[in-house]
Amino acid sequence: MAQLVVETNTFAVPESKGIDLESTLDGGQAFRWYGTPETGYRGVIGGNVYLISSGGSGIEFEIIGGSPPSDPVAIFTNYLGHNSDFEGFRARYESDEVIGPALVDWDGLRVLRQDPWENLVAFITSATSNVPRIKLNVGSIARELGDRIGDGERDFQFPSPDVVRDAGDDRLRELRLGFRAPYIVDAAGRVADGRLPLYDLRNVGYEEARFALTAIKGIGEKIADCVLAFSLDKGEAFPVDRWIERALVQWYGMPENKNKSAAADWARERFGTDAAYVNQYLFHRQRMEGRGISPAAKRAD
DNA sequence: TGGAAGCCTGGTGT
DNA sequence: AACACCAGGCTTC
Repeated sequence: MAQLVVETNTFAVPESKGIDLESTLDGGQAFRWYGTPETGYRGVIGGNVYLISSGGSGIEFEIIGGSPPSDPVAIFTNYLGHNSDFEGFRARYESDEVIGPALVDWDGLRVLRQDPWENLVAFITSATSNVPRIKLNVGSIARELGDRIGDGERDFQFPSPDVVRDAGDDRLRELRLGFRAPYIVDAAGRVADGRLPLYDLRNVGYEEARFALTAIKGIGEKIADCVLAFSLDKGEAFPVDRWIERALVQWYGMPENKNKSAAADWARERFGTDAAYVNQYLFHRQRMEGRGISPAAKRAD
C-alpha cells in the first residue's frame, strides 16, 4: 500500500532548550525510550515512533513510524510537560538548601505528561521491580498486544484497555508479568468499561483522583502517586519509596519513625503543588549519588 | 492498626 | 559462569 512520504518530518522545539533527555526520558518516569544522549532516543508516543535528540537550539525530533499527526509539535510539547510549571518551581526552589543545588546540577530534568493508561500499566508492573525490567514488561505488552507502527523491534503502539482486558491474565503471565498480571487485567477492564474514568481524573482534585486509583487492586499509594504525577497533572503527588524516604530524613530532617504514607503527607504538607517536582529532583539525586555519578564527573566527560 | 510474609521474575553483585 | 540475593510495592493475614 502506497504511503505518502513527507520529507519535512523533522521538527525543532525551541522552547525545549535546556531539557535533559537522559534524566527526563530514562530516569524512572517513562519506560519506552531507548538510546543515549549521543545516539538520540527512540521511542513511542501514542501512535508514532519518534527519534529525539538535543540540538543547539533545543530538542529536535523526527517521526519515523505511524501516521503523522496533524500537529506533531503540539503533541510532543505536551508530552514534555508543563514548562511553565517548571519555571515556577525553579523560581520558588532555587534558594532551597536541598533542591537549590540539585537544580543547578540537574536543571534539565522535567516531569513528563504521559498517557494515563500506558502510565498506569507501567507503574502497576513497577511493584518490586526495577527500571530495566519495567521497560522489558511494558515493551512485551506493546510488542505482543499492540499494533506495529514502525520497522524497529520496539516500534509498537501500546494496546488499548479493552485489548489488554481481553488478553487475560494467563496471557500476561506468559509475558512474564508475574503476580501483577491479574492487577493489570482488572485495571484494564475498569478503564475499558468506564468504572475507572481514568482520563477524567485530570480534571478532579488530587485527593479524589488518588482515592479512585487506590481503590483498585494492585495500586497502592506509591503507584497511585506516580501515575498522578507523571500523567494526571497532579503537582501534589509525592511517591514515597525507600530512597525518597531516606532523602527526606537525610536532607530535610524528617523524623525517622514515619511510615511511607505519613512521609508522603509530611512532604505534601511542606511542598504543596511543587511536591511532584521536588520528588523527582530528590529521587534523581539519590539515584545518581547511589551510582556514584556526580554532576561534576558528568560535566567532565 | 501495625507489621511481617509471600508473591513472579529478572537484575545485580560476587 | 553460575548462583544467591534482592528489588523504586501490594494484598493478606
